[in-house]
Amino acid sequence: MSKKNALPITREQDFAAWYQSVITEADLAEESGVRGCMVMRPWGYGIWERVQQLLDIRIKEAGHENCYFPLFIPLSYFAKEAEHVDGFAKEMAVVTHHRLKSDGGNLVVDPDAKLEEPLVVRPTSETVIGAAFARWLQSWRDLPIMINQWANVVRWEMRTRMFLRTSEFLWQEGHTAHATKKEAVEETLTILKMYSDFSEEVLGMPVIAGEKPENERFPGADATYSIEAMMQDGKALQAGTSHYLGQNFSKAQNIRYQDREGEFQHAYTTSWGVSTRLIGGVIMTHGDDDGLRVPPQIAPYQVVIVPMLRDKPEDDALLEYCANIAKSLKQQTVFGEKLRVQLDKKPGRASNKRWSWVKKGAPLILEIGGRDSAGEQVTVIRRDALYQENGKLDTKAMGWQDFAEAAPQLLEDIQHKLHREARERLEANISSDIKSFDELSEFYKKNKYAGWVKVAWSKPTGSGLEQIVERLKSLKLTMRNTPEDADQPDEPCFFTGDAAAEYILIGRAY
RNA sequence: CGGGGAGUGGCGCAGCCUGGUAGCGCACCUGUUUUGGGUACAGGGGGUCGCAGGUUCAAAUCCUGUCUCCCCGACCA
Repeated sequence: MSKKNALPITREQDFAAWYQSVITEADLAEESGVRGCMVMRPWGYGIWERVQQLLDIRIKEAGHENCYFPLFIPLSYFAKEAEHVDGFAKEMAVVTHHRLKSDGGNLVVDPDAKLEEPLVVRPTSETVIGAAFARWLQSWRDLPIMINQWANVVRWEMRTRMFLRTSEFLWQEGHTAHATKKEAVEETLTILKMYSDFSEEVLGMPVIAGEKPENERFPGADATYSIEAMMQDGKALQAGTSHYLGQNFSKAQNIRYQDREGEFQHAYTTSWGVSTRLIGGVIMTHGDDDGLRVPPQIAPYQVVIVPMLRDKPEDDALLEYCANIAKSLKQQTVFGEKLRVQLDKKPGRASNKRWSWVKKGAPLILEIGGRDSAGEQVTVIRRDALYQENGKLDTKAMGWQDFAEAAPQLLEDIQHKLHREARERLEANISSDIKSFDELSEFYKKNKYAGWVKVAWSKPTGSGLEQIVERLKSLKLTMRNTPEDADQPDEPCFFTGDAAAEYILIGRAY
Protein backbone atom coordinates (compact mmCIF):
# COMPACT_ATOMS: atom_id res chain seq x y z
CA MET A 1 0.00 0.00 0.00
CA SER A 2 1.32 3.39 -0.87
CA LYS A 3 1.96 5.46 2.16
CA LYS A 4 2.33 9.19 2.23
CA ASN A 5 5.53 10.37 3.84
CA ALA A 6 6.09 13.67 5.56
CA LEU A 7 9.04 14.62 3.37
CA PRO A 8 8.70 15.58 -0.29
CA ILE A 9 11.47 13.17 -1.28
CA THR A 10 12.69 9.80 -0.08
CA ARG A 11 16.20 8.55 0.64
CA GLU A 12 15.86 6.06 -2.18
CA GLN A 13 14.93 8.69 -4.76
CA ASP A 14 17.81 11.07 -4.08
CA PHE A 15 19.82 10.82 -0.92
CA ALA A 16 21.47 14.23 -1.24
CA ALA A 17 18.16 16.00 -1.86
CA TRP A 18 16.59 14.03 0.97
CA TYR A 19 19.34 15.25 3.32
CA GLN A 20 18.63 18.85 2.34
CA SER A 21 14.93 18.40 2.82
CA VAL A 22 15.36 16.99 6.33
CA ILE A 23 17.35 20.07 7.30
CA THR A 24 14.68 22.36 5.90
CA GLU A 25 11.59 20.46 7.00
CA ALA A 26 12.88 19.78 10.50
CA ASP A 27 13.76 23.44 10.97
CA LEU A 28 17.36 22.58 11.73
CA ALA A 29 19.16 25.25 9.71
CA GLU A 30 18.92 27.47 6.68
CA GLU A 31 21.13 29.40 4.29
CA SER A 32 22.41 32.71 5.54
CA GLY A 33 23.33 34.50 2.32
CA VAL A 34 27.01 34.19 3.15
CA ARG A 35 28.88 31.52 1.27
CA GLY A 36 28.94 28.27 3.19
CA CYS A 37 27.57 29.78 6.38
CA MET A 38 24.31 28.63 7.90
CA VAL A 39 21.79 29.88 10.38
CA MET A 40 21.17 27.22 12.98
CA ARG A 41 17.55 27.36 14.04
CA PRO A 42 16.43 26.52 17.58
CA TRP A 43 15.79 22.82 16.96
CA GLY A 44 19.14 22.33 15.25
CA TYR A 45 21.03 24.43 17.74
CA GLY A 46 19.18 22.72 20.59
CA ILE A 47 20.56 19.40 19.43
CA TRP A 48 24.06 20.92 19.33
CA GLU A 49 23.59 22.26 22.85
CA ARG A 50 22.75 18.76 24.04
CA VAL A 51 25.87 17.43 22.33
CA GLN A 52 27.90 20.16 24.01
CA GLN A 53 26.48 19.54 27.46
CA LEU A 54 26.98 15.80 27.42
CA LEU A 55 30.39 15.80 25.77
CA ASP A 56 31.61 18.61 28.00
CA ILE A 57 30.93 16.45 31.03
CA ARG A 58 33.05 13.66 29.59
CA ILE A 59 35.86 16.01 28.58
CA LYS A 60 36.03 17.37 32.12
CA GLU A 61 35.79 13.94 33.67
CA ALA A 62 38.83 13.01 31.62
CA GLY A 63 40.76 15.77 33.34
CA HIS A 64 40.51 18.74 31.01
CA GLU A 65 39.58 22.33 31.76
CA ASN A 66 37.80 24.74 29.45
CA CYS A 67 39.21 28.06 28.37
CA TYR A 68 38.90 30.43 25.46
CA PHE A 69 41.37 31.72 22.90
CA PRO A 70 40.92 34.57 20.41
CA LEU A 71 39.23 34.26 17.06
CA PHE A 72 42.08 36.10 15.33
CA ILE A 73 45.54 34.65 14.98
CA PRO A 74 48.50 36.71 13.76
CA LEU A 75 49.59 35.46 10.36
CA SER A 76 53.17 35.00 11.58
CA TYR A 77 52.03 32.28 14.00
CA PHE A 78 51.30 30.00 11.09
CA ALA A 79 54.72 30.37 9.55
CA LYS A 80 56.26 28.31 12.33
CA GLU A 81 55.01 24.86 11.50
CA ALA A 82 55.60 24.27 7.78
CA GLU A 83 53.32 21.26 7.23
CA HIS A 84 50.58 22.83 9.24
CA VAL A 85 50.50 26.02 7.21
CA ASP A 86 50.67 24.03 3.96
CA GLY A 87 47.60 22.15 5.01
CA PHE A 88 45.54 25.20 5.82
CA ALA A 89 46.96 27.98 3.66
CA LYS A 90 44.44 27.47 0.88
CA GLU A 91 41.42 27.84 3.09
CA MET A 92 42.11 30.72 5.44
CA ALA A 93 39.97 33.80 5.85
CA VAL A 94 42.17 36.79 6.48
CA VAL A 95 41.44 40.16 8.07
CA THR A 96 43.56 42.89 6.51
CA HIS A 97 41.79 46.14 7.45
CA HIS A 98 40.10 47.59 10.48
CA ARG A 99 37.95 50.39 9.11
CA LEU A 100 35.42 51.29 6.43
CA LYS A 101 34.81 54.67 4.99
CA SER A 102 32.01 56.29 3.07
CA ASP A 103 32.74 56.84 -0.58
CA GLY A 104 29.92 58.73 -2.26
CA GLY A 105 27.31 56.96 -0.15
CA ASN A 106 28.93 53.55 -0.52
CA LEU A 107 30.81 51.88 2.27
CA VAL A 108 34.25 50.82 1.14
CA VAL A 109 37.30 49.42 2.87
CA ASP A 110 39.53 52.29 3.95
CA PRO A 111 42.93 51.66 2.36
CA ASP A 112 44.51 53.78 5.09
CA ALA A 113 43.30 51.33 7.70
CA LYS A 114 45.47 48.43 6.64
CA LEU A 115 46.66 46.21 9.46
CA GLU A 116 50.36 46.07 10.15
CA GLU A 117 50.12 42.28 10.20
CA PRO A 118 47.15 40.43 8.71
CA LEU A 119 45.02 38.40 11.12
CA VAL A 120 43.85 34.93 10.23
CA VAL A 121 40.41 33.86 11.34
CA ARG A 122 41.34 30.64 13.11
CA PRO A 123 40.89 27.47 11.07
CA THR A 124 42.06 25.61 14.21
CA SER A 125 43.99 26.85 17.21
CA GLU A 126 47.18 24.79 17.50
CA THR A 127 49.34 27.80 16.79
CA VAL A 128 47.81 30.25 19.24
CA ILE A 129 47.35 27.67 21.95
CA GLY A 130 50.88 26.43 21.39
CA ALA A 131 52.12 29.97 21.97
CA ALA A 132 50.26 29.99 25.28
CA PHE A 133 51.66 26.58 26.19
CA ALA A 134 55.15 27.95 25.57
CA ARG A 135 54.45 30.68 28.14
CA TRP A 136 52.72 28.44 30.62
CA LEU A 137 55.22 25.65 30.56
CA GLN A 138 58.43 26.12 32.54
CA SER A 139 58.87 23.12 34.77
CA TRP A 140 58.12 19.41 34.60
CA ARG A 141 55.71 20.21 37.45
CA ASP A 142 53.50 22.14 34.99
CA LEU A 143 52.74 18.99 33.01
CA PRO A 144 50.47 17.71 31.78
CA ILE A 145 48.54 20.70 30.44
CA MET A 146 45.07 19.60 29.43
CA ILE A 147 42.66 22.16 28.06
CA ASN A 148 39.65 22.38 25.79
CA GLN A 149 37.73 25.15 24.15
CA TRP A 150 34.29 25.40 22.57
CA ALA A 151 34.60 27.75 19.65
CA ASN A 152 33.82 28.56 16.07
CA VAL A 153 36.41 28.15 13.34
CA VAL A 154 36.51 29.15 9.69
CA ARG A 155 37.80 27.13 6.78
CA TRP A 156 37.17 28.53 3.32
CA GLU A 157 36.22 25.25 1.67
CA MET A 158 35.57 25.06 -2.06
CA ARG A 159 32.37 23.15 -1.70
CA THR A 160 30.13 23.33 1.29
CA ARG A 161 27.20 21.28 2.62
CA MET A 162 25.09 22.14 5.61
CA PHE A 163 26.52 20.68 8.81
CA LEU A 164 28.96 18.45 6.93
CA ARG A 165 31.29 21.09 5.58
CA THR A 166 30.46 24.71 6.30
CA SER A 167 32.80 27.66 6.02
CA GLU A 168 32.23 28.44 9.66
CA PHE A 169 31.50 25.67 12.08
CA LEU A 170 31.18 25.13 15.80
CA TRP A 171 33.33 22.60 17.58
CA GLN A 172 35.39 21.78 20.57
CA GLU A 173 39.13 21.53 20.27
CA GLY A 174 41.17 19.92 22.99
CA HIS A 175 44.88 20.57 23.32
CA THR A 176 47.27 18.86 25.67
CA ALA A 177 50.97 18.80 26.40
CA HIS A 178 52.80 15.93 28.09
CA ALA A 179 56.23 15.01 29.35
CA THR A 180 56.52 11.77 27.44
CA LYS A 181 55.54 10.29 24.14
CA LYS A 182 53.84 7.43 25.94
CA GLU A 183 51.60 9.79 27.89
CA ALA A 184 50.70 11.83 24.82
CA VAL A 185 49.84 8.74 22.80
CA GLU A 186 47.74 7.48 25.69
CA GLU A 187 45.89 10.78 25.78
CA THR A 188 45.27 10.62 22.03
CA LEU A 189 43.80 7.15 22.38
CA THR A 190 41.81 8.00 25.52
CA ILE A 191 40.11 10.76 23.58
CA LEU A 192 39.51 8.48 20.62
CA LYS A 193 37.76 6.09 23.00
CA MET A 194 35.81 8.96 24.53
CA TYR A 195 34.58 10.04 21.09
CA SER A 196 33.73 6.53 20.10
CA ASP A 197 31.76 5.87 23.30
CA PHE A 198 30.02 9.22 23.05
CA SER A 199 28.98 8.59 19.48
CA GLU A 200 27.64 5.12 20.22
CA GLU A 201 26.02 5.81 23.57
CA VAL A 202 24.74 9.34 23.19
CA LEU A 203 24.29 9.88 19.46
CA GLY A 204 23.37 6.27 18.81
CA MET A 205 25.77 6.57 15.89
CA PRO A 206 27.98 3.52 15.50
CA VAL A 207 31.55 4.21 14.47
CA ILE A 208 34.79 2.46 13.70
CA ALA A 209 37.68 3.94 15.65
CA GLY A 210 41.13 3.61 14.19
CA GLU A 211 44.21 5.23 12.78
CA LYS A 212 44.11 7.21 9.54
CA PRO A 213 46.61 6.34 6.83
CA GLU A 214 49.58 8.66 6.46
CA ASN A 215 48.08 10.58 3.54
CA GLU A 216 45.01 11.51 5.58
CA ARG A 217 46.90 12.83 8.59
CA PHE A 218 46.26 16.22 10.11
CA PRO A 219 48.89 18.68 8.82
CA GLY A 220 51.71 18.56 11.33
CA ALA A 221 50.63 15.39 13.13
CA ASP A 222 52.67 12.23 13.65
CA ALA A 223 49.50 10.17 13.85
CA THR A 224 45.81 10.90 13.31
CA TYR A 225 43.04 8.72 14.65
CA SER A 226 39.40 9.03 13.67
CA ILE A 227 35.97 7.70 14.31
CA GLU A 228 34.28 6.85 11.04
CA ALA A 229 30.51 6.61 10.84
CA MET A 230 28.55 5.02 8.03
CA MET A 231 25.71 7.02 6.56
CA GLN A 232 22.59 5.38 5.17
CA ASP A 233 23.92 5.75 1.65
CA GLY A 234 26.96 3.71 2.63
CA LYS A 235 29.34 6.65 2.61
CA ALA A 236 31.79 7.28 5.42
CA LEU A 237 31.72 10.35 7.58
CA GLN A 238 34.82 11.26 9.55
CA ALA A 239 32.99 12.19 12.72
CA GLY A 240 35.85 13.06 15.03
CA THR A 241 39.63 13.10 15.08
CA SER A 242 42.35 12.81 17.67
CA HIS A 243 45.90 13.74 16.75
CA TYR A 244 49.22 12.80 18.26
CA LEU A 245 51.41 15.76 17.33
CA GLY A 246 54.67 14.41 18.68
CA GLN A 247 57.17 17.21 19.21
CA ASN A 248 56.44 18.93 15.90
CA PHE A 249 54.55 21.82 17.38
CA SER A 250 56.56 22.01 20.59
CA LYS A 251 59.78 22.32 18.62
CA ALA A 252 58.30 24.86 16.24
CA GLN A 253 56.84 26.90 19.07
CA ASN A 254 59.36 26.30 21.77
CA ILE A 255 57.05 24.48 24.14
CA ARG A 256 59.69 23.20 26.53
CA TYR A 257 60.41 22.73 30.18
CA GLN A 258 63.19 21.81 32.55
CA ASP A 259 63.03 18.24 33.73
CA ARG A 260 64.06 16.94 37.16
CA GLU A 261 67.66 17.00 36.09
CA GLY A 262 67.44 20.61 34.98
CA GLU A 263 67.69 19.69 31.30
CA PHE A 264 65.43 21.36 28.71
CA GLN A 265 62.91 19.02 27.11
CA HIS A 266 60.30 19.59 24.41
CA ALA A 267 56.80 18.53 25.36
CA TYR A 268 54.69 16.06 23.40
CA THR A 269 51.37 17.52 22.33
CA THR A 270 47.97 16.32 21.15
CA SER A 271 44.88 17.94 19.70
CA TRP A 272 41.40 16.58 19.04
CA GLY A 273 37.97 17.78 18.04
CA VAL A 274 34.41 17.10 17.06
CA SER A 275 32.14 19.59 15.37
CA THR A 276 28.62 20.41 14.28
CA ARG A 277 29.32 17.85 11.57
CA LEU A 278 28.09 15.35 14.15
CA ILE A 279 24.59 16.67 13.53
CA GLY A 280 24.92 15.88 9.84
CA GLY A 281 25.96 12.41 10.94
CA VAL A 282 22.93 12.05 13.19
CA ILE A 283 20.64 13.12 10.34
CA MET A 284 22.10 10.60 7.90
CA THR A 285 22.27 7.86 10.52
CA HIS A 286 18.79 8.13 12.00
CA GLY A 287 16.70 10.12 9.54
CA ASP A 288 13.94 8.42 7.59
CA ASP A 289 11.46 9.41 4.90
CA ASP A 290 9.38 11.28 7.46
CA GLY A 291 12.24 13.46 8.62
CA LEU A 292 14.71 13.33 11.45
CA ARG A 293 14.61 10.91 14.35
CA VAL A 294 16.53 12.45 17.22
CA PRO A 295 18.03 10.04 19.74
CA PRO A 296 16.33 10.84 23.08
CA GLN A 297 19.57 11.75 24.84
CA ILE A 298 20.18 14.66 22.49
CA ALA A 299 16.57 15.58 21.76
CA PRO A 300 15.90 19.14 22.97
CA TYR A 301 12.44 17.84 23.90
CA GLN A 302 11.96 14.17 24.52
CA VAL A 303 8.19 14.30 24.84
CA VAL A 304 6.06 16.80 22.96
CA ILE A 305 2.44 17.23 23.94
CA VAL A 306 0.10 18.35 21.18
CA PRO A 307 -3.29 19.34 22.57
CA MET A 308 -6.13 19.17 20.09
CA LEU A 309 -7.28 22.72 20.47
CA ARG A 310 -10.54 23.84 18.90
CA ASP A 311 -10.47 27.53 19.62
CA LYS A 312 -13.38 27.04 21.99
CA PRO A 313 -13.90 27.55 25.73
CA GLU A 314 -13.26 23.89 26.53
CA ASP A 315 -9.65 24.41 25.36
CA ASP A 316 -8.82 25.80 28.79
CA ALA A 317 -9.71 22.59 30.54
CA LEU A 318 -7.79 20.56 27.98
CA LEU A 319 -4.71 22.73 28.39
CA GLU A 320 -4.89 22.36 32.11
CA TYR A 321 -5.08 18.60 31.75
CA CYS A 322 -2.06 18.69 29.44
CA ALA A 323 -0.11 21.01 31.74
CA ASN A 324 -0.62 18.61 34.61
CA ILE A 325 0.68 15.73 32.57
CA ALA A 326 3.68 17.84 31.48
CA LYS A 327 4.39 18.70 35.09
CA SER A 328 4.23 15.11 36.14
CA LEU A 329 6.48 14.03 33.26
CA LYS A 330 9.05 16.67 34.08
CA GLN A 331 9.54 15.07 37.47
CA GLN A 332 10.63 11.84 35.84
CA THR A 333 14.29 11.04 35.41
CA VAL A 334 15.77 9.49 32.30
CA PHE A 335 19.44 8.96 31.42
CA GLY A 336 20.25 10.57 34.76
CA GLU A 337 18.55 13.86 33.90
CA LYS A 338 15.12 15.40 34.23
CA LEU A 339 12.85 14.48 31.38
CA ARG A 340 12.47 17.29 28.82
CA VAL A 341 8.87 18.01 27.91
CA GLN A 342 7.29 20.59 25.68
CA LEU A 343 3.61 21.49 25.66
CA ASP A 344 2.94 22.86 22.20
CA LYS A 345 0.30 25.48 22.89
CA LYS A 346 0.59 27.16 19.53
CA PRO A 347 -2.82 27.68 17.98
CA GLY A 348 -3.40 25.61 14.90
CA ARG A 349 -4.58 22.22 13.78
CA ALA A 350 -3.28 19.36 15.84
CA SER A 351 -2.54 17.30 12.76
CA ASN A 352 -0.28 20.00 11.30
CA LYS A 353 1.56 20.36 14.54
CA ARG A 354 1.93 16.62 14.82
CA TRP A 355 3.58 16.33 11.41
CA SER A 356 5.91 19.15 12.19
CA TRP A 357 7.10 17.30 15.31
CA VAL A 358 7.35 14.09 13.33
CA LYS A 359 9.62 15.85 10.85
CA LYS A 360 11.69 17.34 13.67
CA GLY A 361 11.98 13.89 15.15
CA ALA A 362 10.78 14.37 18.71
CA PRO A 363 11.04 10.86 20.18
CA LEU A 364 7.57 10.74 21.75
CA ILE A 365 4.56 12.76 20.66
CA LEU A 366 1.43 12.86 22.77
CA GLU A 367 -1.81 13.89 21.15
CA ILE A 368 -4.37 14.82 23.69
CA GLY A 369 -7.98 15.67 22.91
CA GLY A 370 -11.24 15.89 24.79
CA ARG A 371 -11.78 12.17 24.63
CA ASP A 372 -8.37 11.55 26.22
CA SER A 373 -8.93 13.96 29.05
CA ALA A 374 -12.35 12.49 29.74
CA GLY A 375 -10.82 9.02 29.97
CA GLU A 376 -7.66 10.13 31.84
CA GLN A 377 -5.69 9.00 28.82
CA VAL A 378 -3.08 10.13 26.35
CA THR A 379 -2.52 9.06 22.74
CA VAL A 380 1.09 8.10 22.19
CA ILE A 381 3.11 8.20 18.97
CA ARG A 382 6.62 6.75 18.91
CA ARG A 383 8.78 8.48 16.34
CA ASP A 384 10.92 5.38 15.84
CA ALA A 385 7.85 3.29 14.98
CA LEU A 386 5.45 5.64 13.24
CA TYR A 387 3.41 3.25 11.16
CA GLN A 388 1.49 0.06 11.64
CA GLU A 389 1.93 -2.73 9.15
CA ASN A 390 -1.05 -1.53 7.16
CA GLY A 391 0.69 1.81 6.66
CA LYS A 392 -1.49 3.72 9.05
CA LEU A 393 -0.11 5.88 11.76
CA ASP A 394 0.48 3.85 14.90
CA THR A 395 -1.20 5.61 17.79
CA LYS A 396 -1.66 3.99 21.15
CA ALA A 397 -3.97 5.14 23.92
CA MET A 398 -2.64 4.80 27.47
CA GLY A 399 -3.70 5.95 30.90
CA TRP A 400 -1.72 9.11 31.46
CA GLN A 401 -0.21 7.98 34.72
CA ASP A 402 0.84 4.71 33.18
CA PHE A 403 2.49 6.69 30.43
CA ALA A 404 4.26 8.99 32.86
CA GLU A 405 5.72 6.01 34.63
CA ALA A 406 6.65 4.25 31.43
CA ALA A 407 8.13 7.27 29.64
CA PRO A 408 11.73 6.90 30.86
CA GLN A 409 11.77 3.27 29.80
CA LEU A 410 10.20 4.11 26.45
CA LEU A 411 12.85 6.74 25.80
CA GLU A 412 15.61 4.34 26.70
CA ASP A 413 14.08 1.79 24.36
CA ILE A 414 14.02 4.31 21.54
CA GLN A 415 17.63 5.30 22.20
CA HIS A 416 18.72 1.67 22.11
CA LYS A 417 16.61 0.78 19.14
CA LEU A 418 18.01 3.61 17.03
CA HIS A 419 21.51 2.60 17.99
CA ARG A 420 20.96 -1.10 17.36
CA GLU A 421 19.39 -0.46 13.97
CA ALA A 422 22.36 1.69 12.93
CA ARG A 423 24.89 -0.73 14.41
CA GLU A 424 23.44 -3.62 12.46
CA ARG A 425 23.52 -1.59 9.28
CA LEU A 426 27.16 -0.68 9.82
CA GLU A 427 28.19 -4.26 10.44
CA ALA A 428 26.16 -5.62 7.55
CA ASN A 429 27.82 -3.20 5.15
CA ILE A 430 31.47 -3.87 5.78
CA SER A 431 32.63 -6.44 3.24
CA SER A 432 35.81 -8.39 3.74
CA ASP A 433 35.54 -10.92 0.93
CA ILE A 434 36.79 -8.70 -1.88
CA LYS A 435 40.26 -9.72 -2.90
CA SER A 436 41.15 -7.93 -6.11
CA PHE A 437 41.01 -4.43 -7.48
CA ASP A 438 38.72 -5.56 -10.30
CA GLU A 439 36.30 -7.03 -7.80
CA LEU A 440 36.47 -3.82 -5.85
CA SER A 441 35.70 -1.77 -8.93
CA GLU A 442 32.82 -4.08 -9.85
CA PHE A 443 31.48 -4.00 -6.30
CA TYR A 444 31.19 -0.24 -6.20
CA LYS A 445 29.86 -0.09 -9.73
CA LYS A 446 27.09 -2.56 -8.97
CA ASN A 447 25.95 -1.39 -5.56
CA LYS A 448 24.44 2.03 -5.17
CA TYR A 449 24.88 1.97 -1.40
CA ALA A 450 27.88 -0.28 -1.21
CA GLY A 451 29.27 0.54 2.22
CA TRP A 452 32.89 -0.22 3.04
CA VAL A 453 35.41 -2.84 2.16
CA LYS A 454 38.02 -4.14 4.55
CA VAL A 455 41.32 -5.14 2.99
CA ALA A 456 44.76 -6.14 4.17
CA TRP A 457 47.57 -3.88 3.03
CA SER A 458 51.30 -3.51 3.35
CA LYS A 459 51.09 0.13 4.47
CA PRO A 460 53.68 1.51 2.05
CA THR A 461 54.87 5.09 2.29
CA GLY A 462 56.00 7.61 -0.31
CA SER A 463 55.28 6.81 -3.94
CA GLY A 464 53.92 3.38 -3.07
CA LEU A 465 51.24 5.00 -0.98
CA GLU A 466 50.61 7.66 -3.58
CA GLN A 467 49.92 5.03 -6.21
CA ILE A 468 47.36 3.34 -4.01
CA VAL A 469 45.66 6.62 -3.25
CA GLU A 470 45.46 7.41 -6.97
CA ARG A 471 44.08 4.01 -7.89
CA LEU A 472 41.40 4.31 -5.25
CA LYS A 473 40.63 7.83 -6.33
CA SER A 474 39.80 6.60 -9.80
CA LEU A 475 36.90 4.75 -8.15
CA LYS A 476 36.09 7.73 -5.93
CA LEU A 477 37.30 5.70 -2.96
CA THR A 478 39.45 6.65 -0.01
CA MET A 479 41.08 4.79 2.84
CA ARG A 480 39.15 5.54 5.99
CA ASN A 481 41.09 4.03 8.88
CA THR A 482 42.71 0.96 10.33
CA PRO A 483 40.26 -0.35 12.92
CA GLU A 484 41.81 -0.50 16.36
CA ASP A 485 40.47 -3.94 17.12
CA ALA A 486 41.38 -5.56 13.80
CA ASP A 487 43.52 -8.71 13.84
CA GLN A 488 46.86 -9.08 12.15
CA PRO A 489 46.19 -10.09 8.55
CA ASP A 490 47.30 -13.51 7.38
CA GLU A 491 46.83 -12.68 3.72
CA PRO A 492 48.90 -10.65 1.24
CA CYS A 493 48.50 -6.94 0.56
CA PHE A 494 45.37 -6.20 -1.46
CA PHE A 495 47.22 -3.67 -3.60
CA THR A 496 50.75 -5.01 -4.00
CA GLY A 497 50.69 -8.68 -3.06
CA ASP A 498 53.47 -8.07 -0.54
CA ALA A 499 53.22 -9.12 3.07
CA ALA A 500 50.38 -7.19 4.70
CA ALA A 501 50.92 -5.07 7.80
CA GLU A 502 47.33 -4.43 8.85
CA TYR A 503 43.72 -4.17 7.76
CA ILE A 504 42.24 -0.94 6.47
CA LEU A 505 38.73 0.19 5.56
CA ILE A 506 37.97 1.59 2.13
CA GLY A 507 34.88 3.53 1.18
CA ARG A 508 33.34 6.56 -0.39
CA ALA A 509 33.31 9.51 1.93
CA TYR A 510 31.70 12.84 2.67
C1' C B 1 39.00 27.14 -9.25
C1' G B 2 36.78 24.35 -14.11
C1' G B 3 31.92 22.47 -16.31
C1' G B 4 26.47 22.56 -15.84
C1' G B 5 21.86 24.51 -13.59
C1' A B 6 19.37 28.28 -10.81
C1' G B 7 18.20 33.05 -8.22
C1' U B 8 10.64 36.26 -9.48
C1' G B 9 5.82 37.64 -2.43
C1' G B 10 7.50 32.83 3.48
C1' C B 11 8.21 28.12 0.24
C1' G B 12 7.89 25.78 -4.71
C1' C B 13 7.46 27.54 -9.62
C1' A B 14 5.51 29.97 -14.62
C1' G B 15 6.63 34.35 -17.45
C1' C B 16 12.17 35.80 -20.23
C1' C B 17 13.42 33.19 -26.73
C1' U B 18 9.42 37.20 -29.81
C1' G B 19 11.03 44.06 -24.13
C1' G B 20 5.45 47.37 -22.83
C1' U B 21 5.97 48.20 -15.41
C1' A B 22 3.89 40.51 -12.61
C1' G B 23 0.99 35.31 -12.38
C1' C B 24 0.02 30.18 -10.30
C1' G B 25 0.12 26.38 -6.23
C1' C B 26 1.16 25.88 -1.09
C1' A B 27 1.62 28.82 3.24
C1' C B 28 -0.48 33.34 5.63
C1' C B 29 -4.96 36.65 7.27
C1' U B 30 -10.65 37.04 7.73
C1' G B 31 -15.33 34.56 7.70
C1' U B 32 -18.21 30.26 7.35
C1' U B 33 -17.89 25.07 7.57
C1' U B 34 -15.56 20.88 9.51
C1' U B 35 -12.81 18.24 12.98
C1' G B 36 -9.45 11.79 16.54
C1' G B 37 -6.27 12.66 12.19
C1' G B 38 -2.28 16.77 7.27
C1' U B 39 -11.27 19.51 6.22
C1' A B 40 -13.81 22.35 2.60
C1' C B 41 -15.58 26.86 0.50
C1' A B 42 -15.47 32.14 -0.06
C1' G B 43 -12.95 36.60 0.47
C1' G B 44 -8.18 39.07 1.41
C1' G B 45 -2.97 40.89 2.32
C1' G B 46 1.87 40.52 0.59
C1' G B 47 6.59 40.81 -4.47
C1' U B 48 9.05 45.70 -8.82
C1' C B 49 11.48 40.06 -10.38
C1' G B 50 19.61 38.48 -6.16
C1' C B 51 22.66 43.04 -6.56
C1' A B 52 25.14 46.92 -9.64
C1' G B 53 25.69 49.17 -14.20
C1' G B 54 24.40 49.56 -19.49
C1' U B 55 21.07 49.57 -24.05
C1' U B 56 15.97 51.57 -24.85
C1' C B 57 10.57 56.06 -25.10
C1' A B 58 10.01 51.49 -22.11
C1' A B 59 13.71 45.91 -18.93
C1' A B 60 11.76 40.37 -14.77
C1' U B 61 12.55 39.95 -20.06
C1' C B 62 18.44 42.17 -24.06
C1' C B 63 23.99 43.18 -22.69
C1' U B 64 28.14 43.46 -18.95
C1' G B 65 29.86 42.74 -14.17
C1' U B 66 29.13 40.76 -9.38
C1' C B 67 27.12 37.87 -5.17
C1' U B 68 24.61 33.47 -3.48
C1' C B 69 22.63 28.46 -3.91
C1' C B 70 22.39 23.36 -6.19
C1' C B 71 24.83 19.25 -9.17
C1' C B 72 29.58 17.20 -11.29
C1' G B 73 34.94 17.67 -11.01
C1' A B 74 39.34 19.41 -8.51
C1' C B 75 40.18 20.43 -3.30
C1' C B 76 39.09 18.95 1.73
C1' A B 77 41.32 18.50 9.86
